[in-house]
Amino acid sequence: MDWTGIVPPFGMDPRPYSPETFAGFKCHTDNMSSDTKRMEPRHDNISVDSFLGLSMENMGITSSKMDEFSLGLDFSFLPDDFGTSSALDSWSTQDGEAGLKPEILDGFLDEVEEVEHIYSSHLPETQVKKEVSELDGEPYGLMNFSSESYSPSGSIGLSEWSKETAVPHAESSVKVKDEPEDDRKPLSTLLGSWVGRGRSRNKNLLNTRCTRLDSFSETKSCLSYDFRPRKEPMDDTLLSDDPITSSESEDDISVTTIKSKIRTDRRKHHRMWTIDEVVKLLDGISHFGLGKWTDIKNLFFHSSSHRTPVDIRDKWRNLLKASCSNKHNGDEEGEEKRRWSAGRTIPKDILHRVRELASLHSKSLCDFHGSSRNSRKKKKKRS
DNA sequence: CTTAGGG
DNA sequence: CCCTAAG
Repeated sequence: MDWTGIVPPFGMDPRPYSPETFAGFKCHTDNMSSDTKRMEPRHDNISVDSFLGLSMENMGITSSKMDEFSLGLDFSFLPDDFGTSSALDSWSTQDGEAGLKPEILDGFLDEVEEVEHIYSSHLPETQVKKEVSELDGEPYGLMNFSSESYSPSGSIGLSEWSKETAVPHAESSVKVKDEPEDDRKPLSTLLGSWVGRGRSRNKNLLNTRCTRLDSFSETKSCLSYDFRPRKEPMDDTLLSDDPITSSESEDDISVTTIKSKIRTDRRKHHRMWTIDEVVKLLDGISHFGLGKWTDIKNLFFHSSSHRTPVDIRDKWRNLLKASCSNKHNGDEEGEEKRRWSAGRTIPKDILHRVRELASLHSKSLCDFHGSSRNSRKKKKKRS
């Protein structure tokens, strides 16, 4: 397949990219607040290839083959080779913050809101951070930044967590976690997750394009990503040189490979629900009523590009379960329970609110736990 | 597309 | 979180 001079490969935008365009990417989020129906992050519509085109065009590389394409990107982000590329160098100087460079890819790989967190973590001014926090009503600032709370034992408290995630971003070159070589998370994984979000159905193409980025993931701080061991074992064919992805054209990609790839990469990063998010959820329920999760999402989770209505609904379901189970056992549990409550446990007042809302909407799911006396259902219809 | 349920 | 069936 020869792309030379005919069509921009893979829908790559032929227009020249400017740093302003790149930086302006963040601004879309703010304008999006009026757009209630399209809450998906704007960059969901930006193809990875468009982004890749940035570095390639600046480097004057005409990609005729997929291999060169990938190599170009790989090369462009290696710190060692960085100086040799003058074009890219000038681009970064315009940006004014060399440390920002690796993080930019992060931003494209993750949600818009997280990009804002990244920016705020790098900019000296706390203004941006404040804006971001206010935008989402997020009291924890960087807390939501990390998509994964690394807690193998599942017992990391909120404060510890934010500390752990905030530090490494000061030094982007520091390798915080020395993972085994075989356990490193390839960038394709992230791209897969990223592309898998939203309504984009073209993830097949995107996925197969980006597997060559794996080596890049070694050089960057990987803490921002999914360093928690995945529940599903990674497919080995995805990690190393997959002939399908590297050399062969996309015409012959077997469906099974794609399917397994998607299946492996699809799962969203687990994001811990912050207390504030739970509060917003409860506010939304009390505002709209149960079942109006799209409304709740649009009104209370504007800036949270994740947290789909389904996610919110699921969270409510879990909250309900928690509130019920919490009601039954007394406060005898002692230290273990206290330690639990020190972490990400839902505060009691919130649980009370959950139960209030639950009873208000007659969602007494605790009934099957034994309390059958409250059998009558008063279905409350919001108007 | 939005919800509800189950996994 | 993900997937799917229903509306």
